[in-house]
Amino acid sequence: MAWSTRELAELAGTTIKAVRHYHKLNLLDEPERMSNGYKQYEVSHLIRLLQITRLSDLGLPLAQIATMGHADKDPDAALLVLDAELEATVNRLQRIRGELALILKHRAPAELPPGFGEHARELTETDRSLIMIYSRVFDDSVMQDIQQMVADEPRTPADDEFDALPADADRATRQRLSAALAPAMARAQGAYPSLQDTSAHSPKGSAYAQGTVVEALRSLYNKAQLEVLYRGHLLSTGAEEALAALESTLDEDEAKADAKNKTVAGAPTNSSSDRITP
Amino acid sequence: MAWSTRELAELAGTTIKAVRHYHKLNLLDEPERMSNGYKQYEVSHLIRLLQITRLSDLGLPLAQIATMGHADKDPDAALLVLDAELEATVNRLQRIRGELALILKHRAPAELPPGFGEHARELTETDRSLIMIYSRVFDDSVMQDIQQMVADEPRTPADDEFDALPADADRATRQRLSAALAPAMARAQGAYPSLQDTSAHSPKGSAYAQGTVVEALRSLYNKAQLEVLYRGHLLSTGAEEALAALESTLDEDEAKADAKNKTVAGAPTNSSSDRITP
DNA sequence: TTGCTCCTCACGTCACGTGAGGTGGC
DNA sequence: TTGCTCCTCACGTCACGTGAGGTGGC
Repeated sequence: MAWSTRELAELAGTTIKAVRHYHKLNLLDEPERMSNGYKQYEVSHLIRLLQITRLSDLGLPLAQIATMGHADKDPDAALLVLDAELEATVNRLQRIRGELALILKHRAPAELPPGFGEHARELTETDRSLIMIYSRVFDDSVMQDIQQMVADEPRTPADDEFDALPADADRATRQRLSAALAPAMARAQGAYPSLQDTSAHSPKGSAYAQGTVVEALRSLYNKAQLEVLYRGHLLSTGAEEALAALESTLDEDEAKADAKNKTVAGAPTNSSSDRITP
Repeated sequence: MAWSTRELAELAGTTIKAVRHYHKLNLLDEPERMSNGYKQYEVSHLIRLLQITRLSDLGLPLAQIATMGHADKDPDAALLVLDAELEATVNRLQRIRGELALILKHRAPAELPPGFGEHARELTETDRSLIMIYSRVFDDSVMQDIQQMVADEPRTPADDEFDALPADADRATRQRLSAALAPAMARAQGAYPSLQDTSAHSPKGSAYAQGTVVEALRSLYNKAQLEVLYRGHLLSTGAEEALAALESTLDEDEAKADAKNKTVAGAPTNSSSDRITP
């Protein structure tokens, strides 16, 4: 009584294809064949196959099993390495499960960095995009402050107006809105210390972080919004001279526009977004 | 300021090859190119890439990320499935780690089923092979009894003699050795109830299990050892008639051998190994 | 003839990694 | 000319799975 490939595979709790795969890798000797070419497995093949499947089930790569060979003298080294890898994997998966639990609990968008779950639904898509980018250029203390800020600061009607602000909003609207936003921006600067000096919290370099953030803001906000952010920043930091310079630049621009029907808005060099503000 | 492929990849914490891979799968749009063909990535690409890497880091397959698309409306279903998979994986890996801990603690051969660690080093290679095969045809209660037996029953000089018994051991030796082994075999039959009726503990069928075990024994032991096992079985169960039949068969064989110089040993139909005895 | 089991290639899966071979600006 | 960065194929990895196409005994 010898076994067919299927019988052997079922006895060992594996598949025909796996058995053939082990033959191809020379892990398992090929048995004698019957006259029609069918393989006839013996007990020795079963024992070897059980060794292979057991070690493979433990997570050893087949290449390792091959080098260990039948001589099972000192598996300790390989098994210690394996155990360390398993430990790392388990830790990673459990961290991920923790993040998933928060995401599912708060029905938050999955792409946000961990920890934003609780208030993520109040954020706009733009907010979330900015947060994703911040998380790549700022360190953890900044991200924690932003998280706190999102949790602490309620959305105001001014925030809604800012988000909906059209690119051609008139100057009076831009002035009014920035004045409405400035107090909250000033408060935030005081309340979240890491946001005051983000250059100290930019692991890949301050200029790199600033450049990236500026790119992001310019891409995510329109001209009017960028001006409002800039104005808000100047108002909240009491930079009256810069504010005056802005106004006179705009005066000039409007004069030119009257003549040529053309609009220009200078981009702020060190801008800040509205609620999310490093 | 647009980003090169390398810059984009580093900003997102991934590799150039991964970015190109996402292009090939249409997960990530290709950006404009410079005159020399170099790609120029914008903020929109960075945001999308961060979405992809984040979801991929959570363990979502890229195909899923593709179908979810940018519309991140209800990720719950996919994430719940993912979480369940992660839970199963973590459980499996932790079970494996538990087994590895036992194996490493007792410096036991890794291929044995879990639980044999403590006394595995006292087992011969043949014992281990048999245990591996038993674990495939008998249920857990049998394996636990075998485990107990290995732990409880100390090795005797008779066991050593049995293991070393040559195929042409003379009849007197076979008789003496089986008599020496029989008491322990009888005791084991009483002490480990599941071993008395293995047919009730053969999930894949009693005949299948018996056939497999007989094959294994015939392959792992020589003729003299098989006869000793058979004798021990008959002695320990008090089957005196069968014993007498065996002796007379052997008388005949020896008479023929005297005439033709030829030896035959009948294979026991319901044999038992020495210490490991279902 | 049909159904079933066995066989041997060859190619596919998954998320990229590894070269090979070529270009463009300093 | 050398070194560096970018580009596009094509093939490799890992442990098999999925057919495709053919055989042999009932």
